[in-house]
Amino acid sequence: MTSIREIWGLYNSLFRVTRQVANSQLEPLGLGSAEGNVLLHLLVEVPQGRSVSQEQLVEQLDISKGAISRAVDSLAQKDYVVRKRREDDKRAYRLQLTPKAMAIAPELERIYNEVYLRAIEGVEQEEMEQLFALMRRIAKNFSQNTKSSGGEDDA
Amino acid sequence: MTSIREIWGLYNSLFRVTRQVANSQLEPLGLGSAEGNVLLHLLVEVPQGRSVSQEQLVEQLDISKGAISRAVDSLAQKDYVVRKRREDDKRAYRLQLTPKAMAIAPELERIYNEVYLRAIEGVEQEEMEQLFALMRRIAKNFSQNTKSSGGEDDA
DNA sequence: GTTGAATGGTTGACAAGTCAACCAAGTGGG
DNA sequence: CCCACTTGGTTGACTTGTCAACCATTCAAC
Repeated sequence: MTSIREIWGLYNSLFRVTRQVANSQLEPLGLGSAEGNVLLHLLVEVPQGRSVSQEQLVEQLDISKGAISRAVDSLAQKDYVVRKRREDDKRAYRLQLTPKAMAIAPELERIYNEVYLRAIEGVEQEEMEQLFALMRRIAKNFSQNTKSSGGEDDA
Repeated sequence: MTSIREIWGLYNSLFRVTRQVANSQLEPLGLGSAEGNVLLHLLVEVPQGRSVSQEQLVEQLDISKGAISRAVDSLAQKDYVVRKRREDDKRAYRLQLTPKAMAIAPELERIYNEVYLRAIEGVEQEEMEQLFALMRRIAKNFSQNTKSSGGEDDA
């Protein structure tokens, strides 16, 4: 049972609906989900006073250079981050959060948390862990270089 | 501890990577994933000689009118489906598969199956069922009309 | 029978991504 | 020192989706 198409379809529509919900929640802040994701990441992952480059965001968020560039761009336009050129490497930026960003931090976290809680209503913590593990496995299956070249192993 | 961001990030990147894999597999057929999804659905779900309207596709695939319109459009352009105006309701179409579509049917199914098998390598059937059930629950949580207005039920 | 709402589709403007081509700044031989 | 390669970031063209405004046809109600 549960054919490919059913799962695939469900996965896709869940993806879209979640994004839509996130989008509508973020709307009052004037942010879209792309910006929201980046901003939240910066808020949560980058310790006080530190800074990251876009390159690092690419890695950490697993999103293409281009997408990061544009997201940061609009975040900068909206005065949530500033791009300072790095002194020791003038190609790279040091992305820093503005006070405006700091100010909405709690609200942003609240929003994401709310969406999350709504999603997992009635779901056991343990089930979520399993789901998470499963998704990681699947992601790994895909990252395993296309051809099964031989005896790969894993952690 | 599997924060929201981790799960959300993983979910998103899994979504993208899967789409990319599908896209690259479909490329030789000259199809994108959007077209592929629609075409596969038509092939599998619509019995010989029957036809569907775009409206029905909207429901069955849970994708907006607009997206369906465009997908069908390019499918028609590529000669995989024909749109015949319905006699009894000239607004609606009867979408029918062309011989060209029939011809690639096995290949298309093979492709989707391959992607699927690659995804679930090393995953128990049972785990997939659980995942599926879980996703359905989450989808339901979201579809529950924003505010918990009272005692909604469903079929 | 005309008029007005519902229904099926199309289209334009936008969001969020991809990839590939590009520029500018660093880096490392020769 | 210079030239070629790498690396960080930007940009344009494209994909896949959304929503909202629109057109045409059908239906239903008066």
